[in-house]
Amino acid sequence: MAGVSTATVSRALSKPETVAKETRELVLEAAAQTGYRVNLAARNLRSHRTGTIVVMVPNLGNPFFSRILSGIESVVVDRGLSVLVVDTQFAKSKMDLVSNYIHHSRADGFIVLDGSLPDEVVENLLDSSPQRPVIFACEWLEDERFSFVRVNNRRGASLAIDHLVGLGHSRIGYINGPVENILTKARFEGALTGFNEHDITIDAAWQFQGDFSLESGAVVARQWFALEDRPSAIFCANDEMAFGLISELNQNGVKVPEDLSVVGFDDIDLSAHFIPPLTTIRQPRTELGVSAAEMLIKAVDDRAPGGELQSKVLPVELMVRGSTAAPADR
Amino acid sequence: MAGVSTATVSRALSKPETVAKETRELVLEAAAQTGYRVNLAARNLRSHRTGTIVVMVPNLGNPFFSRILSGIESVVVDRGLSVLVVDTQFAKSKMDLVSNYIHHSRADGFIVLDGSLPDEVVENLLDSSPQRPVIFACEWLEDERFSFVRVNNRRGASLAIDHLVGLGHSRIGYINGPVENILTKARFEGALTGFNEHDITIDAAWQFQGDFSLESGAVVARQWFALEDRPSAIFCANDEMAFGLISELNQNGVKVPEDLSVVGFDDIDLSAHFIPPLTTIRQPRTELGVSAAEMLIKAVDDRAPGGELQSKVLPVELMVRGSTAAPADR
DNA sequence: AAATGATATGTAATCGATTACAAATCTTGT
DNA sequence: ACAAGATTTGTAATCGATTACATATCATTT
Repeated sequence: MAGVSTATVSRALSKPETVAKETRELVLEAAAQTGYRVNLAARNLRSHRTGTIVVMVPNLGNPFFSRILSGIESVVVDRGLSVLVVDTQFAKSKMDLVSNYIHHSRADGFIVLDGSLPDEVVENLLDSSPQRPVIFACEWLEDERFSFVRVNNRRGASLAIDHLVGLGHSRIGYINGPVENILTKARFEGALTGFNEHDITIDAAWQFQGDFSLESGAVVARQWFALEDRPSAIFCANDEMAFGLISELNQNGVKVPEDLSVVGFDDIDLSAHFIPPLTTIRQPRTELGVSAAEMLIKAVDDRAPGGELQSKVLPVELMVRGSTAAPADR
Repeated sequence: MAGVSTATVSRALSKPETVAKETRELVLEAAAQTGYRVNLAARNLRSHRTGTIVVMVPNLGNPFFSRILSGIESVVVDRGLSVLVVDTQFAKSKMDLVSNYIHHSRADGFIVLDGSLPDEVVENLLDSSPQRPVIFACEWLEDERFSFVRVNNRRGASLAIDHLVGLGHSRIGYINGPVENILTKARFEGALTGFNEHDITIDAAWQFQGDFSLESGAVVARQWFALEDRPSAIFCANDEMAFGLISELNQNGVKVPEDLSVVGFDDIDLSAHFIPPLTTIRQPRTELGVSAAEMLIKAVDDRAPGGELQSKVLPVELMVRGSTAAPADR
């Protein structure tokens, strides 16, 4: 219709600068007239690219990830790429993840928000051919072979402890996240550092085991209640557990921060609007997503055979709100 | 390697039943040996299917949608399909992007969670060729040309009013969602029905305008505060606004439910753990996602040329918790 | 005006599977 | 033992773009 060859049409559409202005306009005009759309399957087949990145999320139901996803999406959309979201929890088996997403030429790269992938899957991420860049975001692996972006979890936790000690607390408890989770470990280490710096020892009875869920926070509330000797403050490895804790305590007449100070971690949207507003460590979630996406796109563009590893650690910030106060006199 | 033709290999892999058992085993064996993986781009190109469904979400950052997504994903993964998530918020400025998803042979079908798509996009959904099935979930269009799954929003709202009236309230306020939003309209109508049934008229000063966000709930709290004549109960068109409202009131010494009863809508995870636990209308979010996915898969399989429209309205449930009580004597 | 290089376009191979159709083989009934 | 039908396999066309390479056109320099 434009009176040119298919090759010229292809170039006019995907590499406009290689075609004379006049011809280009003819082609674009004809394309608009006919409502032509490229067939992506054909393009992908021939060009060995997919225009898609895969994001592996441990649990889509958790609002914590939604902001990160939206950060990723905001960057990726600008580049004309699209995002395939996989909830690793639903992948029938881990094998499913491997074959379906990693090997099946589905993605130009991966962003992984799940630091607990089985070794088998991790190996496949590295072995897939052709190798696709992988960025771990938020959670990460101890493995040195991956790029990552995360916040300074240790520092966040020690900031929290500093804050509590600054208020006069010396009897401080801690709610852990799920065992084996890398965030759990880093935050606990940070808390320990904080304790050490202030010459505080933490009573084993004051280390509670949670799993990042609201419910587990509520369970800890009951455990705290049952203690004879209670800490005057508790640092929670994430905000949701703090909510569960505070809410359950409240049901039983225990007031935060009068009777117990509570610090969280993450600063999710609701934290500022909880009752009381939650003192917490702010993790810039949107930026985590944005950075991860930018790193990935850079890696995809460079496509150096080996590929340089990138890493980025974003700062955390202590948000002092209403859930912490000086300890009551005893 | 298996000593058969490519056609047989293809059949052994994608339609195993059409191949003799022995041959099939030979092929599978060889495939396993060589680590063969189908190239999806090639398959899609030839078979005119993509194995992908696109979900259009108004705002990925909103935790309300995460459960729905996870419901969708759980179904879709079982069918060996994958989910492409598009945040329409980012694409809206560039509607062509959204149209790209629609036309670019990217998906076998669509689930749309956004009832406020511009007409242009809606037309594209219908006109795309080949036509792909579309299911609206949660939000919907007044347009009769689409399948949908949603809850009984009207009934939910009137249940909420019934509950408040049952407690003895007759001075009831209402916080609307964003104007033009279909949920806003349906819930408001339901509330009006409730009012009518109990011969209550709602004061215009008690109709507040929100936008489903925490912040807008907080704004309403200040407006409520400024009123001379205040309602004794407020029904919020969603839970987040209720949180914002209660939290801001609390900062100013107003207690819920003693000074004001509050009912929300949605029953998101946090509602049961808020302070006080929020009385709300439960919307089965995971099921909404599951139903939407099932309806879509059915439509994709049938692929009747016209395609019968499907619709489903799920029930809501009143969850009575701590944010409502009988009005204080005045 | 011819030579050189830069720019623009066309021809045809190619990506890797699926599938219509034909051909070969096997079953079954008579 | 043979025809008819069912089952299995193979041949080769095909999906719709991209791109290596060849060729044509144009601008610039000497």
